[in-house]
This record gives sequence, C-alpha cells and structure tokens, in this order.
Amino acid sequence: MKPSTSIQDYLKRIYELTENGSPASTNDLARELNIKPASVTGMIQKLASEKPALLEYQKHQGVTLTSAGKKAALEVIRHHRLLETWLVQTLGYSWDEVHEEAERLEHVISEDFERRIAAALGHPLRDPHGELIPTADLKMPLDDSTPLSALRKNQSGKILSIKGADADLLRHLDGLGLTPNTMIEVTDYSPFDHNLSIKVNKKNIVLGLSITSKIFIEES
Amino acid sequence: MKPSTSIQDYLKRIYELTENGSPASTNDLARELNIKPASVTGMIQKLASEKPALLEYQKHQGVTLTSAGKKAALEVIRHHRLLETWLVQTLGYSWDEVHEEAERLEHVISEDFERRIAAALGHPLRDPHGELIPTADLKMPLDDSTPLSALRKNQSGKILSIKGADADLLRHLDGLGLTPNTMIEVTDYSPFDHNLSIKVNKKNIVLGLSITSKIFIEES
DNA sequence: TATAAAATTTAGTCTTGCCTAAATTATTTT
DNA sequence: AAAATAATTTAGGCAAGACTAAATTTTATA
Repeated sequence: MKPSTSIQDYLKRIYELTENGSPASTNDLARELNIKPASVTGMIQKLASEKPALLEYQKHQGVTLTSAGKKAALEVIRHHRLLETWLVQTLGYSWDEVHEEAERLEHVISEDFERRIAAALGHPLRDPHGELIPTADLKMPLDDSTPLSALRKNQSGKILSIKGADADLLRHLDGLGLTPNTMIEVTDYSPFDHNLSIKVNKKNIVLGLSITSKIFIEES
Repeated sequence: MKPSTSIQDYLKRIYELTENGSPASTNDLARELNIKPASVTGMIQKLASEKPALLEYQKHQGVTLTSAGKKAALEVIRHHRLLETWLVQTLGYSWDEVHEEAERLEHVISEDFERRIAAALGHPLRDPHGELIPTADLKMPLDDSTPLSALRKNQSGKILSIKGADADLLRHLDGLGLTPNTMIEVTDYSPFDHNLSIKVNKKNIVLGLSITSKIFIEES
C-alpha cells in the first residue's frame, strides 16, 4: 500500500534530516512538519511497529529510515523535483514559486505521470534549484558538485545549486546574478581571508567564505 | 476556507446529479461516490447546517446545491476538465487515460496553476471528451450542441461530445471513427425507423436512434 | 554532581469521514 | 389499503492524525 500523504511527508523530512548520517530528533521533525512534537512521537511509534517497517526508532534516540523507508522517501522527492522542473519549464513558473505547488502535487501523481514528465524533460539530473533528482530506480545520484569555496584562481564552472541559504541571502545572490546554471570564473583568491574574486556575467565581485561555501559548482 | 477533498467530491457529484433539475437522492450519491448511503446522510446533514450552507437538504427529499455550493462544484469541474485537456495536449495521454489522474489532481492545484494551464491552452471551451469547461468566473457555458439524431439529409457538422455511452459503446464508436472533433455529414434519413446514414472519414455508416441521440454535434 | 532546562513521551481528547446494524419512512405491489 | 420492498436515517463505532497538559528522561549548567 502506498503511504498516506502525511506519512510521505514524515518520510521525506526524515530523509532530509538524516542525510548527515545521524538520526532525526523528534523536535527537529516536528519543526520541519509544522506539527507538535507529541504528535510526531505518536506517528513514528506507529510507523516503527508496522509489518514491513519504514523506519527504526528507539525512545529518545531519534529515528532513521529503513531501506524500504528510504525508497518511499526517494519516490516522493523524485516526484517533487521532477514536478518543480516541469512546472518551471512548461508553465513559466519561476524557480521560487514552484515549491508549494509541487509540495501538494507530489503526493497525488501516478507512476505513469512521473514517467511521462521525466521523459518529456529528457530525464533531468537536477531540478531548478540545482538539487539532484533521484533516479527512476530510486537511488540518489552521487553529487559531483564542488563548493565554490574550493575553487582557486583561473578555475571556472557552472553554478549547480545553492544550499543552506535563507530567503534573504537567496535574494541577494539572485541580485548578483548568482543563480543555478550561471557560468562563473575565479579571477583571484586571497589565502588570508579566503575571499574569492569571481567574474559573473562580465562583472567582478568578491565573496567571503560564508557565501562561497554555500554555492556548488560543476567544474569545467 | 476551501472545502476538503471529500466535500469537493460530494459537491461535484451533486452538481452532476442535479443537472436535470431534480434533487439528488442519497442512494444515487452514495453510488457515485462509492460510499455507503448512511455515510452520505451524515455528510449532507453536516454540510446543510454550516455557516454559509453549500447545499440544501430536507429529510427524504434529496439534496440540491446553493449558489455557493454550485460555485464550489464548478471550480472543481473546471479544474478537472482543464487538467484533462492539458494532460492530453502536453503529455500525450489519450482521452480515455486522463480521467483518474485528473480526479486526483483537481483537488490540489492552486488557482495560479489553473490560470496558467487555461492560458497555455488558449482558454478552451471543451475538454477532450467534449464536455464544456466552466468559465473562469465559474459559470457553465451554454451548450450549443445538437444531438446527431436531430440532423437531416445534407446537414453536417463536427462531433463535440458523446454522452451517456458505456465503455463498450465508446470502444465501438471509436472503432467507427466517431470521436470528438471528427467531421460528419448526413447522407440520408429514414423517417420510418429514425436511422441516419452518415459519412465519416469517407466511409458511409448507418446509425440507429439509440446511438445518434448520444452523439452531439456542432452544426456547420 | 545536583539542579535547571530542554527534549521526549504518555495519556487523554478532538475532528474528519467512513462503516455496520437497526429503526424509520416512502414507495410499490397485490 | 395492507403488505412487502426500497430508500433513508439514526445510533454507535472505528481509524487516522492532529492537539494539550502532564510526566518523564536527557542534557547542560552552576
């Protein structure tokens, strides 16, 4: 049986919160899901004790996904990212408008629908935010991107994604032309403060480590 | 507040069942919704007694929509029919594959999404089945179609829709090339048995009243 | 290391929306 | 018009998934 919309949301968030290797805490999950911690405890206890368990849980120790749970999560994430890509490409949504729409659609599209948009888009590797799209067989592709902070003078590449930036920073970066798919070139590197001088759209700007570590690049 | 998915389904079905002017019965609604009659009674009692009532109901007398209820129903129907049109045109669904998908999507798309696909499709008047699409201001357009059974020798037109046919008949008609958008021409009329001879795709076929009354035409 | 603070869990409740079984009301049949 | 049948409603229940308040456990602080 396909998990309910609620459960799909739990799995998706748990996947994200456990990408760093450590289990997800009740509180963090509650915050991500906009749900009270007590409700989260109830749900994960139920999920952990089902026939083929989707997650593993020990009191006060947080929760991790089983491989079945991971698959179910990747299915939802694949739907989400394909939908975002598709909404942007076929309906002219901008990259910051699509999230909410995809958040609702991801739970109701059929596998057939998923196949159709994947094919129509040419089986894309990343969504408009630069996030990797899980493959059709539900594996997360390896991330071959490099943080901008790792580049040095004369290296260049294409921006793939920006991670861990809040809305404010995102707007700021957007203003500088630093969005996914933009080409950049490092013109100078200051070993002292780790500032990078880069050229974007013919303009030169200098960025500090707090920013360059959040921008991910495909080297060229 | 936007009605829940369940309530949207109730409203949609009630709209359809009351198009003939008479109220919808508990039993008919239950059948359409694949729900037990007792459950229907419960739900319509609740809906009839809410702040701005979406429907009117008297025990044992069936149910009708208020104008607010009608609007909400038309909103869902508009979503459904726009979605079907759009899935067929942009993702290569065939007209008989889209229903289920639209049935789920109709409840979760935003007004923005609705506007975008309506615009992308050029604000179509009918869906792939030939059904009229409610307008953006939630009115059902007048139906200017004529049953094929009303045509006589030398009249011609385009098939708009086929109504009240079961899957079997639909397949049969499909085999004869009788699908929405096909041009037809009446070559003869038999007043005795009401049979019509018509030309479709260069071929001549004869149809009885039981069929011609289900095919709707735009005269030309 | 005792205590305060934070995180988590338990217990009990609520709403939505469905179900079954039994009771009631309408409609047909005879 | 009474009896049989069909439709509808009432009553009581259940599962999902959320909430609050209170209890407990863990972690951090003094």
